[in-house]
Amino acid sequence: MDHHVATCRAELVAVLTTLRNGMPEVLTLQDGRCLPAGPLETEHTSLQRGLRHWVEQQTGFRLGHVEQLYTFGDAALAQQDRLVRISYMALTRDGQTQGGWQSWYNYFPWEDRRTNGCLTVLKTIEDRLKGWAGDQTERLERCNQAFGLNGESWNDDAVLERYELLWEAGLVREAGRETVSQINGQSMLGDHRRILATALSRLRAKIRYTPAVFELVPEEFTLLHLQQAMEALSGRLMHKQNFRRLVQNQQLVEETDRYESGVQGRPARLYRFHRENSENCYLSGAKLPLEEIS
Amino acid sequence: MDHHVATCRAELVAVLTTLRNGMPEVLTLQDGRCLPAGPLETEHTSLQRGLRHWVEQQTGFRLGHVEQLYTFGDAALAQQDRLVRISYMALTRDGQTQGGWQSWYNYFPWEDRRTNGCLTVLKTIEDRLKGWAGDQTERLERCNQAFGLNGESWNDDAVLERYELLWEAGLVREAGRETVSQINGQSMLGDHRRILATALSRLRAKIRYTPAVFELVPEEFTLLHLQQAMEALSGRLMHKQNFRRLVQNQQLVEETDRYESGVQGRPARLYRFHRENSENCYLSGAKLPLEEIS
DNA sequence: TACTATATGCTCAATTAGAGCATAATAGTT
DNA sequence: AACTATTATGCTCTAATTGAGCATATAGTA
Repeated sequence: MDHHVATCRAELVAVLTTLRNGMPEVLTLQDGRCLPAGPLETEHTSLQRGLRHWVEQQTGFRLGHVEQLYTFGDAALAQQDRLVRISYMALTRDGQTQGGWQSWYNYFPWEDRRTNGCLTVLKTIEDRLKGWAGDQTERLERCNQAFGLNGESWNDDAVLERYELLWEAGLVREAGRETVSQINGQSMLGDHRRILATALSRLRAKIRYTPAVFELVPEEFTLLHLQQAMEALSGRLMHKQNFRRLVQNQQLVEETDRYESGVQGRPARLYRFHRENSENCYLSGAKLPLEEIS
Repeated sequence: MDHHVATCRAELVAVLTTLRNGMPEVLTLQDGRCLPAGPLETEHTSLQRGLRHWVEQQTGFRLGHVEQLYTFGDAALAQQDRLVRISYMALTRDGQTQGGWQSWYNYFPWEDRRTNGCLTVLKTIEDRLKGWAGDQTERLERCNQAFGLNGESWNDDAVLERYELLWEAGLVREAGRETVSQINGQSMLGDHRRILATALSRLRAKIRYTPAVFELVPEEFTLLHLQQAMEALSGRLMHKQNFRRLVQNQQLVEETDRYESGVQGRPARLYRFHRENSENCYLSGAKLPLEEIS
């Protein structure tokens, strides 16, 4: 038999995240139904430049530093004209731009464990998943691992695993066949929601051992701001005193001589990121199991 | 101006790693000068299947589970016929197959901190880097971070950063312009050595929080075997008693009733991987700074 | 002034990590 | 058989780190 080198087109997809009002938000198009994306063109001198071009053209936004996420090779497409979809992640603190910013947790309502609402969603999911798994131990085991059931612990980073499990169990649907349920969350076109889940997984993992949060908070911030940023991204509440101890011991921040104003209570000191000491940054721990309240 | 969707070819590259005689080895072609790779063809129904096809064709090896590493879009190539290089990583315990297995540390002699030889290489590198950096604080800072100089700590995972820094400083060369120096290590064609560095970084990070090591050791192993596997991959020596405490406390392994035979000293008990308890696997710590001896 | 709300300092117990000593079990040697 | 070399395994001790919560400080507001 003879072999032919396949030609393909490359599509570039961007997941740009910002924080606003204590919610992580993603830049979208078409009323939240898809991510900024476009094909690699002959004019583009690199993948990243192609990505920047499309994001700027479609949303007016200029990307800063980007990180590659994953490359999907769509097997379902025609042999002759393949599509390779290369996805990237970026962060910005300037989400003020007009445009389709959507909360992450519209797409993944089960991921925001700061709220009690999430817990009721998770209860429903648990029931449905158990129905799906039946007595197949392999499925049960996967459900337990992904959703921290049956004594297993919840793993923040496993956003993609949870999404894919829900998909496999038929509990989430994408564009065209939405079931308007409390579980489903907002759907997207194609596999864009899966790409979004990949980004969320990566970012949650990343903020634990790199100072990436600081790209999302203002130049000057209070320790509570920083904590709330971490909580928004990880979807979990943290213990206030321990969080500040962690941050201060690692000397990740330096004091300014200014204080927050115009808020209730004792005014909080403003800090700034101390770039020099950020080699080993661990903001992981300091969790408070407030989730168990409800 | 008019825009044209670019067509491109996709090349698939594999980094297959095994452990043999206490050394991590990678499957190569052409006497170690490149990695198994080939273009995506119309016959391939997915990227992974294309990868498997080429590896099997070129080396006779059938890949198991693979993990995507990174997609390089070569900007230097002609506009009309672009190349997208998608790289993957895989592990196997069956490195016995004939073929071009090469030690990782032939390519990165500065990464194997188990040996004293490495330390002399690092000394040389340190000197040369300082020469390159001069009094540019930005360069100095990067050298310190990457190589754990000047009070900073050595980060196992930063293999790619170190390689790229050495490249930038002109201390490593690729095919065609080898300088046969003790520092350089073995060179490869194109950017294959960079892909290898990416794989090393990823694997070193991965073994710390997943049970990936168990894919590289035999079904039954002693705790020392397991420790030596970790040491080979991370390039660092560990404290024996603390390592076994860590492994046993996390119940990552289960005893068998068999013992190792045919070796000196008290025979060691054989263990096997305990898959059920492997959700939170942390084999990080338990380091012994034997490196400081020399 | 008293009250409320938030920031910040500090303590205490439990757990984990780093280092090293002591004993156990084997093969080979005298 | 006693001794030695060598590796495995058990155990201790101290220093850090983590989890949780109490106490005090400093603002605005009734």
